[in-house]
Amino acid sequence: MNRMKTPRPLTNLELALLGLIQQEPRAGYDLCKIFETTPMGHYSSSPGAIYPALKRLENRELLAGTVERAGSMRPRRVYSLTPSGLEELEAWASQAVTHEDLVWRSEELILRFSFMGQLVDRSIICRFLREVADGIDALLLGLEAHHGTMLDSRLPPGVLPTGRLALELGMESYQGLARWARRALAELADVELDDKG
Amino acid sequence: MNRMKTPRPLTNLELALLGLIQQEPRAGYDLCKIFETTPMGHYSSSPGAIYPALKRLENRELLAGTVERAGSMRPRRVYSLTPSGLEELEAWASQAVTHEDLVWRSEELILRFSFMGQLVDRSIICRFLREVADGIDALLLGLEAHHGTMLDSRLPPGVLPTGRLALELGMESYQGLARWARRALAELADVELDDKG
DNA sequence: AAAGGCATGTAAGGTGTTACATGATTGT
DNA sequence: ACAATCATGTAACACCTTACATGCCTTT
Repeated sequence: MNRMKTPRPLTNLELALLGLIQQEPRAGYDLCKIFETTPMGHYSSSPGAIYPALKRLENRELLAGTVERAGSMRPRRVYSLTPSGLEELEAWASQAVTHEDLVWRSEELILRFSFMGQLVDRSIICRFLREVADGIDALLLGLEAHHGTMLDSRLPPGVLPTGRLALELGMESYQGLARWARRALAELADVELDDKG
Repeated sequence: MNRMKTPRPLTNLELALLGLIQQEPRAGYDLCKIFETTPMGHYSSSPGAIYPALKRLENRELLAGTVERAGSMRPRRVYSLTPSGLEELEAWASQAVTHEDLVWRSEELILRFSFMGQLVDRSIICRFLREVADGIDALLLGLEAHHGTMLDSRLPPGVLPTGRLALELGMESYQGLARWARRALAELADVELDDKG
C-alpha cells in the first residue's frame, strides 16, 4: 500500500513560485524582481522569504535547480518544475472550491485562478467560476442573517454604525466577486466562439 | 527627553481584542466565542492564538485582568482596557490612511473602521473614508498601467487569459471599496441630519 | 454516570519579517 | 575608482497553527 506521510499543504508563496516557474525557468533574483514590480507582489515580500521557500520546494523535489556560472563564488541557480512539481500544480488548480476556501483562503483562490489558464483546460476553469459564484450565494445567506441582527441592535446615541458599514463592505465584496465570476464565465464562452470563428 | 524603545506594532488579532474589550470587559472564553460565531472570526482562529495575545497585551499594560473565582483551580480572568490601552486604540483609529495601508494592510483598515464608531468622532471617520476613496483613485492608475501591458501581451493559443481576469478582479475590488467609502460618507452625513431633526 | 459546554492554558513546529552580510558584474 | 545593480543567502525574532491537557459545572 502507498503509505507516506501527508506533506503539509503548500503556502501561498510556494504556490506563487511554482506557478511563475512553470511559465519559464527562473532564478531567485528573477522572482524577487517580479514580486517587487508587479501586482503579484501581493504574495510576497522579500528575499528572506523567497530563498528559503525555493530551498523547501527543491527538498520536496517539486523544483530542480541547475547552477549557471558554476565554480564562481556567486552561482546563479535557475529552477525548473520537476514532473511531480507540475503534477502537484495541476492537482492544485483542479481542486473543487470549498466553503473554507471562500471564507478563509480567498487569496489562494485568486492565485489559483490566475495560473489556471496555463495549467488546466477550459472546462475546469469554468467549473471553478461556477463554484465560486454559487458558493458565494450560500455564504451571503449567513452574512445577511448577521446583518439583520446588527440593524436591529440599537447603538448608544452619538455612536456611528461603523461596525454595520464594515459588514456591508464585506457582503458587497463577496457580491462583487460573484458578479466577476459570472462575467468571466461569459467572457470565456466568447473566447470559445472566437476560436471556432 | 522621553526616550523609550518603540514597541512593535500591534497585530490584527491584538487590535481586534482591544476593540472588543473596549466595548465591555470580557474574558478569553467570551472572545473565543465571538470569533467562532461572528464575521469578526475572520481575524482569528483559536484559543492557541488568543490567550497568548491577551497575555502580551497585559504585559504591555494595555489590558488589566481581574480574576473571578479566585482560589479555584480554573479562575476566570476578565480583561478591561487600561487608560493607556484606550489611548493606544484611539491613536490607532485616528491615524491617516497611507498608500501602504491600502496595498498591504487592507484587513487592518477594515478592522480599524469597524471600531471607529466607538472610538473617535464623526470628523475623523469622514476623513478616513475620504482618504480611502482618494487613495484608491491613485492606486488604480498604477494597476491600469499593468492592465494595459497585459492586454497587449499575446498569450499562446489555447491559453485562456486568467491572469488578466484576476488582475481585473483586483481592480474591481478596489473600485468597490472606493464606492463603498463614498456611499458610507453620504450615509453618515444623513445621520448627522437625523440627529439635528 | 456520562456527555457536553465552560474556561484556561502549553508545546512543537513552521513560516514570514526585518535586518544584515557577501561578493560579482556592469556602467560612468 | 565608484556606484548601482546583480545575486544569494543567514540569523534573530515573533507570530500563528495544530494538537493536546486540565478540570469545573450543568444537564440528561
